[in-house]
Amino acid sequence: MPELPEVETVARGLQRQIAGRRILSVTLGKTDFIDNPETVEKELPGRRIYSVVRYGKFLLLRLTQKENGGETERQSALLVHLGMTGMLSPQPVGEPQVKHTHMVALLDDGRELRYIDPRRFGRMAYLAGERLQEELRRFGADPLEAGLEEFTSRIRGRRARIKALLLDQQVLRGVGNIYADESLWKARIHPKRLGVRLREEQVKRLHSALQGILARAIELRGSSIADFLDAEGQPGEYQRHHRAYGREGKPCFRCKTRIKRVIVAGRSSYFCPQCQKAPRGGRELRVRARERGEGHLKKS
DNA sequence: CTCGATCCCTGGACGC
DNA sequence: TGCGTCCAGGGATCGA
Repeated sequence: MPELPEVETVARGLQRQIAGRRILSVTLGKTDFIDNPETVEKELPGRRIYSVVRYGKFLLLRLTQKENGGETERQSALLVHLGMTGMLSPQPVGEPQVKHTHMVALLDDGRELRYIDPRRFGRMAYLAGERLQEELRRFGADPLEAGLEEFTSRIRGRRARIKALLLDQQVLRGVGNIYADESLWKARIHPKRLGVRLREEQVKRLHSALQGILARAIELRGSSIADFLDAEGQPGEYQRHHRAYGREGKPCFRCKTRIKRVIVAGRSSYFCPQCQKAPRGGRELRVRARERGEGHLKKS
């Protein structure tokens, strides 16, 4: 489950390994996860990958213009979302192709950049110019760059549950299930608490917990819980530091209470019922009041 | 605006 | 051993 730290790890590896290489040709396998397969096949060959960066959970392979002179400046990039099981790495041409290899780009140094993704939950798209800018604008702030003030306004202005907000890529780009649960555990906030109801102190704790955890996870090259491997084929180490995620029934590292698992925002959410107190009242009280005929909420 | 449900997809875990 | 079933999960979409 590549999230921000895993994608950052892959981006750094690819930057080291393939930045500067020219793409000579592209071969696609299954294309149902690619926005515009014909465009990918047509536009990539001839371009140089001048840098690889992370944008939320996307890898951005920034591409040079084709060398046919004098055209307008158009930023272009291949966007790659690894979904659950995506892997992008350069390999020697002779290396046998594993099952579920869906894109092979021949590079000018004799290697091939290969995209492997058994479940095809990922996404790939070639975008340029305004279309690219438009796409990037859809996403929220980078959690590592957002200051406390911006973080606060993005969280406290919303009535959704904090877990849903953390997972919402239009609020913050790059946070997924693991790091949402880990930061809520560290900040001692229940995943069902509403954003608007977080106290200033809690938002501050969450902001700091999230940034600290993401930074540390990047240092440890991400979490390899299923089969995540970086661009060099190496697993990460951060899974050894998980305090909540995947620890149902195991003792909380702070208070020994057993970690619980509930579904919030459609996702498994692991938390300590002792350290992360459930919100009292709120939504539930309002529903009960309405059932008793005390509701006088205006419609829309 | 926010919610839950549903779909996409495959492999791994589990039960028999 | 082999088969069926369930589940994981990010994101899009739809109806409530």
